[in-house]
Amino acid sequence: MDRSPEPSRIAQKSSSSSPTVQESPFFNYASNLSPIKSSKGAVQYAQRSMDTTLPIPPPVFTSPRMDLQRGNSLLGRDEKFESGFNVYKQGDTLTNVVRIPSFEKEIQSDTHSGSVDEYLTEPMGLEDSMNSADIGFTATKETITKVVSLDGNTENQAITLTDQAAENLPSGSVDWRDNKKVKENFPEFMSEKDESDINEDLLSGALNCEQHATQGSTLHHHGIRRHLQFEAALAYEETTSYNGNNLCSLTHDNANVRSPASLTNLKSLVSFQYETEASSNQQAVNLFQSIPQQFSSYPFELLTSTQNCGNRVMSNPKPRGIGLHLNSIGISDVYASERLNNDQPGSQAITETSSTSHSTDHVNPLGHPLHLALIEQKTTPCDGSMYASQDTDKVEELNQLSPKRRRKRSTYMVEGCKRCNCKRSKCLKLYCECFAAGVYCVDSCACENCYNKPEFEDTVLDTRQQIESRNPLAFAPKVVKHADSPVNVTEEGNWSTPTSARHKRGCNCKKSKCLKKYCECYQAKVGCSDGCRCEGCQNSFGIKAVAETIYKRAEKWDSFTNEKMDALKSGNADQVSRTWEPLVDITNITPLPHPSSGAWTPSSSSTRDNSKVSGAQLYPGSRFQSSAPSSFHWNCSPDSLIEQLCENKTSHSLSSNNSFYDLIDDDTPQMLKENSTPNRAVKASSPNQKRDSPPQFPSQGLTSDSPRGLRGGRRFILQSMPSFPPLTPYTKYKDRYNLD
DNA sequence: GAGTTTGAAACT
DNA sequence: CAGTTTCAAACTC
Repeated sequence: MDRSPEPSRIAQKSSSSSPTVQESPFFNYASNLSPIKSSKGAVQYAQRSMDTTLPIPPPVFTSPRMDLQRGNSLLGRDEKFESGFNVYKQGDTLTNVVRIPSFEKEIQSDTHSGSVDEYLTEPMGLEDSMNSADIGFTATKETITKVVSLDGNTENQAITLTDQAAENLPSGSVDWRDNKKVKENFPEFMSEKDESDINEDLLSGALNCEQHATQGSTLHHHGIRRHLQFEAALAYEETTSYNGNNLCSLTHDNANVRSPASLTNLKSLVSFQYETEASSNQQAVNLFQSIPQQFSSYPFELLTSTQNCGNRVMSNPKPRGIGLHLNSIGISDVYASERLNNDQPGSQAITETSSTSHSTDHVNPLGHPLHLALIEQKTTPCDGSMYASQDTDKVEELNQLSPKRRRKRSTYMVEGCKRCNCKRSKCLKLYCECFAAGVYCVDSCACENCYNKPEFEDTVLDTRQQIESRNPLAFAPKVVKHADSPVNVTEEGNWSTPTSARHKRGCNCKKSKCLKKYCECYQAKVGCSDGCRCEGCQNSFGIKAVAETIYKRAEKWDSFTNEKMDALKSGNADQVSRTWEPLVDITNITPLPHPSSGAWTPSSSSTRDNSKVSGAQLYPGSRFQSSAPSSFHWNCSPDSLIEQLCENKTSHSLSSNNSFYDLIDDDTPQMLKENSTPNRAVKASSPNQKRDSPPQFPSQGLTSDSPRGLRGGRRFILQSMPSFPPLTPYTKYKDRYNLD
């Protein structure tokens, strides 16, 4: 039985060539793709409007493409907004639109020439197509207003901003070609600086605008300013005459600006430039290189995708919280490796890839404001192949090669990219990798009865919409980069690891133990997390297995302690000791870090499910991994421990240090008073709940009166840390992440 | 390359 | 939301 909608029927529903605005309840990134034919015949899903409605949404830059027709054609302002798409097609002309954070603006970048300076002084530079030499700011205002009017939820707010901004606008239009006039009308923007400084202003302003975004009365002013800046920047990007040195220097000049969003913007600008100029302008590459260095504190990702095989391209602007696309993980690793292994991070890769790049797709700020994903779409002829970046094995292998050989292998990778093999889904379901990835199938696909082709554009779009209606994130990247996970924010600062990525929904593996590519987590080379429902997880990239180990050990330990307590109460301690002799080692190993709280929770029913613990916490290299009390390392025997707990709290012979009793005294006194079982005492210090804030390492005194056991758990953890038991799962990650 | 296994997607 | 079916990729032989 074929449950799929009949494509032809779907097509009829959307026969209109003018797509309507699609309101999506969530971020629509990959899902907002609509196929577009470029002037060069390339087919790809163009980016639709992103209906992000947050006050300061992550900046989304859409689809600066190499195949943009360079010309003077420009959609009329009104035409532009007849569509809900960010990338519009008008005949064969593509128009890029960039949505600017905070103002939900869409900026139409057109294909025209001229440097930034030219853009400023000749802002439109499009007289030919606009039939107006004096559009200037008035046109910009219109743009803002109109765009805002399409912005759904943010309409009111945005309109307010726009109106406020408009109040600050000089009446009448300004001829941007007239520097003097512009300076008069926009003294702050133009300042008194030389024209040569305009570029600098552009970027510095862009960097700072985010800081101003919340400054009340000045907000609208800077908003307009930023709008202009980005508009200029986009034009800048589209130009062919560009001063790479200048921009590069700007990057350095503004290196101290740490506004993430601004940074994203900046990188976006840079990448825009790179994407358009990379093959011919090494300066752009250099510029790229400079950014990770300058902003090394931010987890940039360079997502180099080779999907663009055979004229099919897809890229996903990623919403907040959404990071790596599954298809891009591998390349991201490449970049990460480059950064780690090369003093000139990314330079080689960028240089090389740029040498073969004819077109690139757009920059994707990874949902998190600190993130920026730069997706490079290779267009090395590949007969429509795609997903080369998905083959992370090859990517890693490639990364091991010398630059020269790597280039060669890169081509091989592209040539080896996959195709779908759908038989019954018509390539219109997520079963189809092509469809799921937002790309059209190609001739080399082995699919049958395929409708995922440009000629069925409407069908594809409608099907996508249907799927989105069921699951707004259906086309979202499957792998999420947790930029703010403890892995990346450790005070030690050295645990940042690409494995902080996690599968969006988590896997549900039953038999594969997450050790085969059946497992999406494993396939994406990310660890399993609390979102996974897998059973018997042994994912080598994640450590849910550790959670299970924790549970088993905790259960063991719990049984032991309970029995021991009973024995103590009944005076049969010796018997119990003999019974549990095989478990004696448990006092040394005992629980691996409890994933959820920094302390372990033995065997309570609530922990029965503790395999579903926070991935970040369980995560190799995560702070919890190291800070968790997996190293209780009690040097005393279970007997002495329990006896101490039960009989003499003041005896501090528990271990070489007094941490455990410090913990008990300070943090879980009530628990111990009420119930002397060590089991519960531990529980008290280990609320089984996710921690949503970085752990506070115990620099404070030992006399905290905080009722929260968690704090005590942490303290105890810290003091116990050096004595980590040689448990296999942990050791594995310890070695990997140099945990000590 | 055919058949099997697996788990996500789709459906009920 | 849980259970079932469908599907195509991954895997095995």
